[in-house]
Amino acid sequence: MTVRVRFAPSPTGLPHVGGARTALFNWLLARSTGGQFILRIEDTDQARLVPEAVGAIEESLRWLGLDWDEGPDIGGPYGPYTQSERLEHYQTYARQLVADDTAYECFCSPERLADLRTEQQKNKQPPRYDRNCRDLEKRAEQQALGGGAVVRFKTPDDGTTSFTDAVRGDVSFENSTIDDFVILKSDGFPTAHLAHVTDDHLMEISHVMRGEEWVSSTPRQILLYQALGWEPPTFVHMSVILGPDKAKLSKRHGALSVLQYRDDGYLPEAMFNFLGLIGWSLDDHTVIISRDEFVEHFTLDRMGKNPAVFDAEKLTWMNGVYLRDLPEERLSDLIAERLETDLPESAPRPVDDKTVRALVPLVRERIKRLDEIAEMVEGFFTDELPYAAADLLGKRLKKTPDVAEKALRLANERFGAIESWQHEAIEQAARTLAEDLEMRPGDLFMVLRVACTGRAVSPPLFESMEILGKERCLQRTERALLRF
RNA sequence: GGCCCCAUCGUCUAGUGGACUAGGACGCUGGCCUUUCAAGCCGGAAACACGGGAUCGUACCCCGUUGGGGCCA
Repeated sequence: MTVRVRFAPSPTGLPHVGGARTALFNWLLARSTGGQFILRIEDTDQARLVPEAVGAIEESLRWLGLDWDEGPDIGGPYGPYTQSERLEHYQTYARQLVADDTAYECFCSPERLADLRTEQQKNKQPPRYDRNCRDLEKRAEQQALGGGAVVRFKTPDDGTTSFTDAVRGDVSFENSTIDDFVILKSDGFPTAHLAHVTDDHLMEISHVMRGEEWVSSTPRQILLYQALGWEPPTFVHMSVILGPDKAKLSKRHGALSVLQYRDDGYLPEAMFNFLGLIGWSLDDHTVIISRDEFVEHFTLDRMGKNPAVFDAEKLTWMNGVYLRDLPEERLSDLIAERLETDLPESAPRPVDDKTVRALVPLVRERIKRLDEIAEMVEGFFTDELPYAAADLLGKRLKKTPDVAEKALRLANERFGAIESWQHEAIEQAARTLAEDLEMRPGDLFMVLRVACTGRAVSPPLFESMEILGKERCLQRTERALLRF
């Protein structure tokens, strides 16, 4: 049997990392078995639709490199892949269930249902539908009051419904705890239960791999499969991702949309690696795994079942690993692109490509996220260096500004005499000067660093000065002298 | 509240009865390197939730408790 899996998000907002992980594992299962990965949009909850969401979902998946074999944009043999375009299917099967007497129409008004619920709460009973409309007379009574019909499933009174989850093993529920749930709403739209089940069956989905939050609706779906005479797929419920407060990840946990991570300067390969290790492991030590290795080694039996906290710090570390590992060419491109938008206005555009390329080897060990880069290298692209005069002295020269001033003046003179502006020569001159002045080299270097780069934290000083060029360095040291 | 799931360092995890004085990684921390910041290298602290069984023996099996999470409202 060939594996067919689907990622079936509701377009209700920006896709966040939890959904991305669900998509990722579905994709992995498909790719590791030579199966198909399908994208299906579950837009039956019309009230919560967000128009841009479908585009954002597709963009997120593409960014992560999760390509789909069938989907709303590319079609496929089992289309359409958007539930709102499949309403007749759901209606057909709902009608069939009613005809089979495994479902029935219900005319109870929202008011009656609300009263029922408060009554049950008052009596500390579990809130559930009282099956009023299973009774023909009572149903007619309600119908007479006017109001649209929903279709409810006729849940068996006793027995248990169970399934074998690929990661959790056997799970079972007493039917008596399941109420007569709605399968078709009065507007003709299906509920998630019906839509899920009919689509998964019609699309020949072999594995339903989704978040743990679906476990409790699984028995209802299985009941539906049975009533419809269909073979249920294999269910795979993976643990949910939690926020640092251990509650299920949601908007209030901050920047969690996948596209936000992209914009913050994370690499898709790092995100992929990180997400793929939440709830799955290769062995007892592997942490950095390429996409290909994931595909090669992925198996369902190595999925864990405990909920996992999303550790943003670890992701950031991992991003640094991938950033450092990038081919120089690609890193340069990424950095150039980034600087184009992030550098202050005083930096001329387009950003000078030669400078960018020269800088890359100096900064690649120093960044964990692409969005850190602009601040770090600002001084290479603009002459507006907003440092405070006190920064020039660093910690150690605070009480002896005259020493710093003298050193800077002499440095300026000696640098002016350097013929070939290479970092070795500059360093040589600087070290000799420090010796002559009986200064600690580090103290001198800090004065020079701030004067030339405008920051107390910078890439290696002499390489930086080489890239800046002799003219600019002399100008900057002169300007710094004016600040004493 | 009812139902379901889960339980190893702060976090992600390895571990499927003896190889465990419990391994790796992030983070934290001490040191080395060093012109700043990083990166790198070496070291350290840090966990089997608790209580009962079953077993010659259990982090690993069973039961209970506790805790956390999910779903339903």
